[in-house]
Amino acid sequence: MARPKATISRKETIISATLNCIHQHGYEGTTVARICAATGLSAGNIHYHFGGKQQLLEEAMRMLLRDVRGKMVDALGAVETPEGRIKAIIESNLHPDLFTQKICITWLHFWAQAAHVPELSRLEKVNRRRFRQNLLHELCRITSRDKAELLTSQTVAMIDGFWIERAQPISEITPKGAILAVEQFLFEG
Amino acid sequence: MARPKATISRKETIISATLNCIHQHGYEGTTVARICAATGLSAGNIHYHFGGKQQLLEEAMRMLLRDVRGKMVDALGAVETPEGRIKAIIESNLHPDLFTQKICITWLHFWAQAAHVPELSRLEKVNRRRFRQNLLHELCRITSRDKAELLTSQTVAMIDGFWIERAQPISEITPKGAILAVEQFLFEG
DNA sequence: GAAATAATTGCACGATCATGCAACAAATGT
DNA sequence: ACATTTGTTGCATGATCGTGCAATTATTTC
Repeated sequence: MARPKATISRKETIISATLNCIHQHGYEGTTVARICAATGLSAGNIHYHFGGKQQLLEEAMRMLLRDVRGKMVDALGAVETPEGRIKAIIESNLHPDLFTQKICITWLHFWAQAAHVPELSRLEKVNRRRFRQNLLHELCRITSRDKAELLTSQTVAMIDGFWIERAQPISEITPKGAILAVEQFLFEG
Repeated sequence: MARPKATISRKETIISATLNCIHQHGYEGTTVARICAATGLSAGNIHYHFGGKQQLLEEAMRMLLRDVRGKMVDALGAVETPEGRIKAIIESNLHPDLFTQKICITWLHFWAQAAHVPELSRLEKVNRRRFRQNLLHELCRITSRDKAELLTSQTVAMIDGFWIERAQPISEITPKGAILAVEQFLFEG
């Protein structure tokens, strides 16, 4: 065997370029040629590492999901009270590092493609379910089950909606504004 | 001059096939060849009517926007009270005829592409603004300006979020459930 | 240092894409 | 009836796409 180490770094480079490309040109505009231009690598090389374009795109989406999950796990680690944990969940999902126009656009393409690509749909479903469960679990500690279910649906939808608005070229929404809106709904509504 | 009548019908046929194609294969999968297969027309004919693929896609999106707006205008026509008008706005946007997986998927692609195509972005902006203004105007009649602004942002986001969820292949959300969730938020929160 | 293997390149291939164009068909105006 | 305009086709074209593969380079193991 030879050269086992650099592989991971190379894959990450390619995935990073792929996410940039989706942001700049959209899912349909993300071509192997563009990724080559961005990374300086050859087209054949990408197939060597990922086996094909579809698999590369799937891995890129997995990376995106992993980043979001990581943010939420980090935010939850330090907090104990139900209200604190709920706020941590919301604020991690609307965190300035994550609630970027770039990421929101990429996410939007992910959503749109999930309707057609089964593997992406699977990823979306798992992610949505985990987020929902986390929120529901905490809400159940401060209110009834039925009320918690309703609040969860409303909150998830509201956050998704803010992601859409954030993705638009001239968006007036800010991370702070979105967090305020969601938390006002949950705690002062 | 000759043959001025059939043109409109032809264009509508092509646009309808285009929307179907976006639903089935996504924005990127919508090719002139596929539209030809669906309509039985030739490729050159489509360019004759629309001048190009991009313009066809834009007109298809305009058609989609027109349908949504039409639904809302119809719903608002008969109602007078602020609360009734607010409910009409919400229910028209989540109406079973409109809140279809098919339409939600198409809409999702529209949102995603709007981030890259200026003309689509313009259309989205106009549509969003009109919807927002309508809702804000009615809410101002039953509460303070500041409160109405906040409620509008939250409501718009929530509805957008339900559209995303509805677009997913295995979605548990229903028109009735979404309407209940939004109206509960607005009138019983 | 030599053998083995991983990483990378460059190119060629077939498919598919949007588009342009010349020719033809159909319908209307006069 | 005939000229004019519109609708429609079929094909050619050049570009671009993802992918496969043989050859080359780099790196590790022994």
